[in-house]
Amino acid sequence: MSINIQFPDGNVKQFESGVTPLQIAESISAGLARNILAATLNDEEWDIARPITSDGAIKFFKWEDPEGKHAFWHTSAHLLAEALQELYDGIQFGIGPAIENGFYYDIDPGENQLTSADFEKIEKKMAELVARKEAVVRRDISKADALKFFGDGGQTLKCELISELEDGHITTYTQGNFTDLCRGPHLPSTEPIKAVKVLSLAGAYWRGDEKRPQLVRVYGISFPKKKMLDEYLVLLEEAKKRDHRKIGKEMELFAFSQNVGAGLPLWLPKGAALRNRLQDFLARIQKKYGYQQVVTPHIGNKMLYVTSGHYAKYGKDSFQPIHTPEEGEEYLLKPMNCPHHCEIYRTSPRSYRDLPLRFAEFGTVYRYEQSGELHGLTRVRCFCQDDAHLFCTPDQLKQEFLGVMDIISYIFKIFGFEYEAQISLRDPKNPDKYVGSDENWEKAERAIIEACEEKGLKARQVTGEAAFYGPKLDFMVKDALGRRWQLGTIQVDYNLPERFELEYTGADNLKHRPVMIHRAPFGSLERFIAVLLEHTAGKLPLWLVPDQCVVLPISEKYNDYAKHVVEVLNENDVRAIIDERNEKIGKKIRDNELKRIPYLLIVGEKEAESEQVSVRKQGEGDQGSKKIITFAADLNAEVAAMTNFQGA
RNA sequence: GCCUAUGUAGCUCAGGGGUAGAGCACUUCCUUGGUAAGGAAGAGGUCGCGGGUUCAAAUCCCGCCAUCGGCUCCA
Repeated sequence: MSINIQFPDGNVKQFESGVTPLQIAESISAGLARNILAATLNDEEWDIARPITSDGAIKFFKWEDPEGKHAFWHTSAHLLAEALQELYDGIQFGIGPAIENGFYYDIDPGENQLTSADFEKIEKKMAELVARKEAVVRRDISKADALKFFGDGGQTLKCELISELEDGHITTYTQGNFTDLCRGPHLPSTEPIKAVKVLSLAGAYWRGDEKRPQLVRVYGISFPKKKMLDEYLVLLEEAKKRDHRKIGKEMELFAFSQNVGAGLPLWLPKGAALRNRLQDFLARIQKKYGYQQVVTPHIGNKMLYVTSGHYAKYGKDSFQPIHTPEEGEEYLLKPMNCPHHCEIYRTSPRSYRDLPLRFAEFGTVYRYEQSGELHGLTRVRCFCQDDAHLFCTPDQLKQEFLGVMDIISYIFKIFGFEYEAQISLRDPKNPDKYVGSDENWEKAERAIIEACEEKGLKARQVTGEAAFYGPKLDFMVKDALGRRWQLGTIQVDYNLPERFELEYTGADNLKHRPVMIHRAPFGSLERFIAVLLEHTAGKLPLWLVPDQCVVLPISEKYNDYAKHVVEVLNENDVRAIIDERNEKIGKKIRDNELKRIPYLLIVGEKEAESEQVSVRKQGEGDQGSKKIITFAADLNAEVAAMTNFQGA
């Protein structure tokens, strides 16, 4: 019997029933067969060694494709488990998937103590198993047989997984003495796994549930070539050098102090100035979009948050209320600005003619994040939101939402960030987590989805990620190590206006409820600066960088002239410093290049005679000499060109 | 909050039951130089904090704090 296989280009070829993707690849070219790692049949994941017995459309995936890497790393995870099984007695296996960079396996080590000192041993064992060239064999198995097999092996975690699976759809994969419950797909053997590195150990709750026991998660990565592993490890090292915590210290931007408290950043002079420049930049854009700046206190009466619903949701896990000495009132450090802004809305009666109203505030908020979650500037307990709340009529909602999207995309473009948009929806299975009527939720979710469609913005929809009061459109950016952080966010909210009983008078002279949009393009200045530092490796754009240039006198004889240069530059709005150490010019150049200062201005006898500076651009070398004021004018023109907002 | 690891000079790190080490940075002196490291001298530390064991603790033990990598959480 023969079957018809359709290729991605539309061509159809006939093969014997039972042919495998690998054999089909061989029929095309030896090169393809050598490189193929995974396949899909009618978009269903399909091992390349799994026979095909019906017509279908086939796709091949190589290492270059995410699907290919995925199969490679998934098989590597099984290899890791096989090695652990050989090395240690009484291990229970949880799950072991491929991830974005590599794979992990969750295990209950039983009596065994795993430490990083064991990594080498595990890697060796994995290499040894690869050398056995074991085939990875897929088997269909009945639920009863699976329960018996894994039960006899003492694998109670696996039995728990099996008990939730549907009989008739259960498969196992076996290589050597190791058999795993698994859906696949896998490589036909572990042989292509030529280079393996066990990277780290971590605790991880079984099934992601903090009430269940904690397993040991072993992370690793593998490659088809040793050289690729070496390159990856170099890349990892490079990425660590871009860590904002390291750069922030080097550039004297921010610091932490145990005496102040965990997660409470101290902004040093250069960092504070950087923040202010970012704020000014955004405030200028927002002004053009009709925003008005407001300022509100850092604390608010507890009742404000009872009204908003935040207290019921987060009260126990927050910084606890501040008690007044006499009246017995309770105040909370504000964890968000929305209730304050709602009260600003309520300060006067509003007409539909007043809307939309856009209140913006660089608002400092305080959240008691779990101690284990704190991370540099990306997760802190005190941060500054570039917040705004837009109050509008239901008709204006889409227009306002699109306007916010314009601001965010403009900002991300200016900084050259690549972002992933994510529509965060509620989880309909978990209604207790949310407040507000179904009708309002649906309206809000629809508004976001439509806005994305209108803008042609590709956004991933994720259920269960919404805020408790409304859905969000989040903009995620990766840090140096590939961790995703939410920066910009836009949230449609029908609930708070109801809770605060916000109203406006319509053209019909009746009272109506406004719709509210929460939005923060940076998300928080802290997190944004962290990601910015990692993206630029600390080489900030000229308009933001703390010191735009440094004047380097050739010798101490020209220190006075160098001071004069700094004065002229400062008078012309250029941020200039001086390096008047008694060092040779080569040394000064080296040190200041390493400090990531964009321009080095070298001055000696020649320059002093002619009111000039010799310009050296960071990373690019000598640019020739020019008059001080010419340099200042050129630099300012460069800055203006970078930040000249023309509207999105 | 949970699981692992770590905490020694401003920074990067070595050491380790018997009076604390290096490189860089810093200060002073010599040198006064033209586009990525000139030389010499000096200063700088309650070895995260608190208990315990010991003749003796930075070192061993316990607790706490902070930090790394994850998990959970993230208004």
